Amino acid sequence: MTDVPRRQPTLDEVAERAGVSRSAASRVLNNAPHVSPAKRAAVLRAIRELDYVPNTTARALATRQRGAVALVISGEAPSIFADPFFAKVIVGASGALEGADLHLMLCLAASERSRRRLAELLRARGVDGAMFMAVRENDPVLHLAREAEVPVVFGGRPAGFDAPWFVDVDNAGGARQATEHLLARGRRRVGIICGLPDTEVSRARHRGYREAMILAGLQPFPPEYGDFTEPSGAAAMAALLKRQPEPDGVFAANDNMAAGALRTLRGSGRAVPADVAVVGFDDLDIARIAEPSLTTVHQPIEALGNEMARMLAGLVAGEDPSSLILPTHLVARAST
Amino acid sequence: MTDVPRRQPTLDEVAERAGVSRSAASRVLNNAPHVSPAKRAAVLRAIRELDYVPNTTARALATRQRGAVALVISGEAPSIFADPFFAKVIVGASGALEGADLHLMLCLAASERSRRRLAELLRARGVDGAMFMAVRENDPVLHLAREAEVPVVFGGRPAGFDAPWFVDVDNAGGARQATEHLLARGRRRVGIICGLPDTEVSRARHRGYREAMILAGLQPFPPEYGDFTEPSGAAAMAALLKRQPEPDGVFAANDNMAAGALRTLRGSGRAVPADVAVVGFDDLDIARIAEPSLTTVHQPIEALGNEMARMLAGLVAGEDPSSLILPTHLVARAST
DNA sequence: CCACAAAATGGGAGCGCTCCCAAGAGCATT
DNA sequence: AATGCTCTTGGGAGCGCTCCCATTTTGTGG
Repeated sequence: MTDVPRRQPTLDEVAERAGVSRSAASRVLNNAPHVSPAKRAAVLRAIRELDYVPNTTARALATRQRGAVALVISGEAPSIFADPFFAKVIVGASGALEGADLHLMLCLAASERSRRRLAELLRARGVDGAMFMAVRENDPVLHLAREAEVPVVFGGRPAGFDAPWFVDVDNAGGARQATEHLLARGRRRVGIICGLPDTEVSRARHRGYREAMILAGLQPFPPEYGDFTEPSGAAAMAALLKRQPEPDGVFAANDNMAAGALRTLRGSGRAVPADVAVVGFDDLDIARIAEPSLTTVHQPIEALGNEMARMLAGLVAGEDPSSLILPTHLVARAST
Repeated sequence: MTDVPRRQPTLDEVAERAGVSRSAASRVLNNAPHVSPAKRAAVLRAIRELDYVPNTTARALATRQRGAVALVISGEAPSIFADPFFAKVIVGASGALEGADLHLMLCLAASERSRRRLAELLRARGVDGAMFMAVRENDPVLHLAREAEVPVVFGGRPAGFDAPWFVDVDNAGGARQATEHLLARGRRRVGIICGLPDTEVSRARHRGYREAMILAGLQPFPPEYGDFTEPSGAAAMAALLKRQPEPDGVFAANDNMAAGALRTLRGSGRAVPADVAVVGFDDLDIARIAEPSLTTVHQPIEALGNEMARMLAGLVAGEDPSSLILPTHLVARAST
């Protein structure tokens, strides 16, 4: 791909060839005013002839703007990133960043070393801003967010931290809908499979569940905890089945765990939804593919990424956006 | 996060405070030789006291090294990125890049606009190198790879393009193993679900299948094509069931499609593996979770990402690595 | 035809760092 | 004490661009 290391032409060379000053050439490049049409044309032609591409780094140094933002995914195991949830967030964010002419730097902040590098990036203005996701209570990356020299937007509010800018979804509301749906289907003994207890997502969904149960005059089940993965959901469901009374409905804090629950139920000979109805959360592909297909709370994941990116782009541009909470809604399928 | 826009201290300020020249301070920063221990200590102290962080952009301009590489995911629909395959590649690559002190820029080259921005990044040396994935025959990003001013490593060889550096897996070998496994289980009418026909992955896996069939003296089935997604696998399986003779074994070019095939088979009342045995490719989580669990060809996806990144880091450092083909192996589970 | 405003122009000083190089310091050798 | 080395040291010239500002050119109305 690299051939003779012929240096890339510089703006000075363009200017010289076009017979104008570097300043004028620069103006054309940024299409600023105060350039006569003739010179503009000459510069444009020189650019074409020399196949000139402006050097981003030099521009970044001069303008103090990097033209890139970071997306930080926390979590000690990098495998958390395997959740398609993040892929969707990235797709959404990419769209918005493209519009703002910002590039995306992806930072998996799993190891201590990666966190050190991230700190450097954030403190040395290696990026113009950052989005943080999957941040847990007392997460080591919180410190980086605080020390950052650039604006930071959170995806989901981190537990125990008052994020100045965030985009979140209505987790509690969604969980409440899910539980109410189960109750409306005549279920009375509705159990819950929570996610990691030190995440606000999991807490909010638990809260929504409890509200719905209490409002219906029912006793909330003590939660089983998983880690948002399918196997952990399967295990949690197994634990739930040992309960007295046995649940006739289960709300799982995400689809992966709900799919795991489905697997355990199938393995134990229970029929879904006849014996136990199941609701998930996320509305990922797996919900549609699962057997039976999964009733779940839809959350607009791509939109979440998109809004985060837009908010950050606004912040970078000096605007003062306000935080956002996106709606969720129930999608009824075969599992209830 | 941003407070008073107090300017970050510069190296000059550090030097002044330490009572040394900027050059000396720079040497300490890059721990180069030719600095007396006393001065070194003084500089280090000044750095600490001023809470100094070197400006990456300035350094990049001076050294002509960006300290970042791009990972380009091609594909007109950004949804292709939802495949957990890419998440694993990224995890693998991140690990290696961390070691090389390189950041990761993620570029979803779906739209024309994103491609233009990518071209700029690659031509203006906005990154030190790039990894390309999911490149198809006559893919518009191929042009960008050719015009890039920086080294490019391919993940998987693009069809119809002789990539100078690539990391691939033994797709044909894996497909052959898969097919031979089916034959060893007594299947004789083995069908195939291919992926997108303009990808080398799909072609190589098809090739492996054909080799195995012909070697066994059997007539290869004409392939059904999918696009690597679950629903397309389900549809392809439905088409396959209309064939005469009906297959008693199916090799799907990836796990997603194999899972779709499983769904169709279940829906049509066929037992797996009794009536039809199924083998996938990838060994993603879905293979373990599927019912029945999926026999599949394991490919080292994280290693693929890791090796790509290492190769690219080597190239960036001026080394001359050679391309790599990673092995695959069969994992037998319940679907055969 | 001149005064004055507005637009166009290019010089130059950065942005913050690296790195070459000439000059100085320190030390051992003769 | 003079010579020759090696190790330190800091000055200065970039890296390629932006942007301020002083200067020149152009255009308008009296």
